[in-house]
Amino acid sequence: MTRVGGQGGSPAAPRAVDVARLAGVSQKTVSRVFNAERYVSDDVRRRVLGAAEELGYRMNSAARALASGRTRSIGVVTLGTALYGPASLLIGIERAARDAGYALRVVNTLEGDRGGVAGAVESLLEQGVDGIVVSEPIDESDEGSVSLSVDVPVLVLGAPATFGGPRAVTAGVGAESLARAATEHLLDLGHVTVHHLAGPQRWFAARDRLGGWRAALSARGRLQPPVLEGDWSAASGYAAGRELASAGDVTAVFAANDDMAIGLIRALTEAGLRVPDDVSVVGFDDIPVSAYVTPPLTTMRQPFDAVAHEGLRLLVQAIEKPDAEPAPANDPPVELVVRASTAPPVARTTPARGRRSASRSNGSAHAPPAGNGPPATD
Amino acid sequence: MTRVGGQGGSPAAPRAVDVARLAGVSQKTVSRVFNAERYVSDDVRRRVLGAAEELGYRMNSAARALASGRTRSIGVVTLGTALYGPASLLIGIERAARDAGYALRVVNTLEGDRGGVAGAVESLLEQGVDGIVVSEPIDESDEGSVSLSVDVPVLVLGAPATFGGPRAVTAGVGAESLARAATEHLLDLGHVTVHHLAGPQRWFAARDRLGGWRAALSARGRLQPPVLEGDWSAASGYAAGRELASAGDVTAVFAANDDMAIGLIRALTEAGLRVPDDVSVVGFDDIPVSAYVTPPLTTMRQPFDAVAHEGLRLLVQAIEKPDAEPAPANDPPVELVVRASTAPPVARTTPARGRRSASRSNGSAHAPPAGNGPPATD
DNA sequence: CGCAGTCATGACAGCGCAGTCATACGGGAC
DNA sequence: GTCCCGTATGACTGCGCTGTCATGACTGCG
Repeated sequence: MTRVGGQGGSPAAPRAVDVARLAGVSQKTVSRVFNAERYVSDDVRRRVLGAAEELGYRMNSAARALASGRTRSIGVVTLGTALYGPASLLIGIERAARDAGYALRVVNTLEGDRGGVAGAVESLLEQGVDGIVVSEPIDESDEGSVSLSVDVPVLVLGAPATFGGPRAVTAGVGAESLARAATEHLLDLGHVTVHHLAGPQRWFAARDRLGGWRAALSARGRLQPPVLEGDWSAASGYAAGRELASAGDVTAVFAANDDMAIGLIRALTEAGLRVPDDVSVVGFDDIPVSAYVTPPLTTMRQPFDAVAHEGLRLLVQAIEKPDAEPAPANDPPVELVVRASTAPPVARTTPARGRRSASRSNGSAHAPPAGNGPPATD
Repeated sequence: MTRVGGQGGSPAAPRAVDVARLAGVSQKTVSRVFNAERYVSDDVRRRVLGAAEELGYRMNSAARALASGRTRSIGVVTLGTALYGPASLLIGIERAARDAGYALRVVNTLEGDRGGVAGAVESLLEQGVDGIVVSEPIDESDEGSVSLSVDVPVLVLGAPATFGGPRAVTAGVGAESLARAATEHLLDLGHVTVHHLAGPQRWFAARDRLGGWRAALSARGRLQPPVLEGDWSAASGYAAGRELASAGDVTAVFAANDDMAIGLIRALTEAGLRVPDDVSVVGFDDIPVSAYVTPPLTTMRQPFDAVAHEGLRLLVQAIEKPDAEPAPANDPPVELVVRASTAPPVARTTPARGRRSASRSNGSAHAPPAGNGPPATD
């Protein structure tokens, strides 16, 4: 384990002492410069930076972590899916973390991976992260809701803070109130009731949306049709759409995300039902294509980026000022984007041929000729 | 900096020596057990593991990294977008890395961030990763193509290996041949030529697709209509669609990704053109909703997961056996998914009213009428 | 029986930093 | 002039692990 000098392969990476020697200062002073500590004269700082540049010096973060007990990194537990929501959150988290001077370590938990979150958290702790973000966890436990208990600060996104242990923080708008607003939009249009195509109920986000839908209907004393459950995919939305189409009495559906809404609309369309003339559909998330599908989708936009930033602000505060009060989260703004997939219900006098609703904003909502061959399943 | 015993906050985390003491062995033996080294008796192993469990011992990976010179982690440079391709690759990379025993550190480069990749790589090197994955880099440099030069192994995904320096490896099917196959599918259907809606040309992936389209047309001596350039978004596809609709002589379009294809179809539909009767559209990626939009999209599926796994295999080999030959990549399979957005052209005798093409059934890879170009297994 | 080889374990040093403390210098306040 | 405090720097040490080497115990074989 001797440092090989110049010969053989690349020369050993320069260390702080090497920089110190070249700059004519002590190793400790180099450390001071690189940590932007106080009490370093401008002259010395310049010499050190110059020497570092000359040698191509890079700090060894493992050594720093060992000596300081902090890694300046944040671990993220996220689901191994390319779904728009989790992916957007991850991006927002990375950016916010970097802005705060933290590196990111990522562990995925695959759905169906029992004890996935706990295992992922364990592996992050082993890596010595200073804080942990649990993004959109799913509840795989049999014994009801689990709760992590770790010593580092935890931020939970898309689930109750208690999921992350007693001292965890959370951020984001309650999905429940958003779901409620989406449902109310349909009721306000005059629909007698609203069907719900729910997400997988092991997801907290899916439960919240279901709850919001229930709340909206209850509040107006409307009856709650049976709930369909999908898996967030357009394919599952399509399957649900076929069921709903055969049910026959459906005029409005609130889908728990846009992908399912798109599959749903496809199935309805194939069954000869027109959206929104016969059935109104509201999605959730406002994924980028939602404005361009046929018909353009009315949906609840989620402020993923704002949520990630707000959450990270809280997490970093918990890391750096453990004693300060956990400043209450500023709820980011949310927005129901009304496009062309929702309209007032049409009296079903004529079997399947309602009056066209007044043309709505941008989308000349052409109903495509029904009966295009069903798409490949999955 | 004394270790505080039990009182005040949580007790200090147990170290290997603590475990060793409890198990009645030396600290080095604990290290051996946790590294699964040879020459540890079963009895000792059990005692050590028991003691570790009892104390809740977790290895300190910073110390391990410092002592061993390896972090057992891989850094990923990826673009800060929720696009399906990059997101899917990231997931595949994480999974493959974990399977190989590596943790993942992620740095995003925002588009428009000059020198973004180089800066991101620098920050990863500082974190001491054992290898680096550069996923779908974009070329922000003014001076032509850049090339990293780092000491750790590099895997480049979605760009020429040379982008990652002289010894970098790469994996994945050449996007060029895929794009060529997509274009040929349209030509085989009988279209005289094919328009191209390209991705942003700073992306290598976008350039490759453009190149493949060019190659397909050149090979058959067809004229190359002017290229439209989008930014991968459905919105940009929509804008391009409006232009194409007004051009009037378009019968087939190859869009560089599915989102743009969806926006494109929307614009064409609004302009009164029918897809595929008047205009055929092929996308690229096969994002999950593509099968459920109207019409279901013919598209080139990309085997993201296979590419990530194959790439990581190569990277891990380069890390662990630097001398072994960089085994040539096994090109993963690719697949043109024919759905309902493509059809033979219809003679434009009557202004805008073609005969409906024979109904195409459910769409999984049907051999389309004319000599179907083989799905380019590169 | 003796010796080499394999297996099992421990002692010790050092990875490259940051923390702590000591030191030295300089400029007011008195 | 002296004291004190703010500034600037260095010496030394230790973070918790792994690498190397030394040391026994045990095996098998001539």
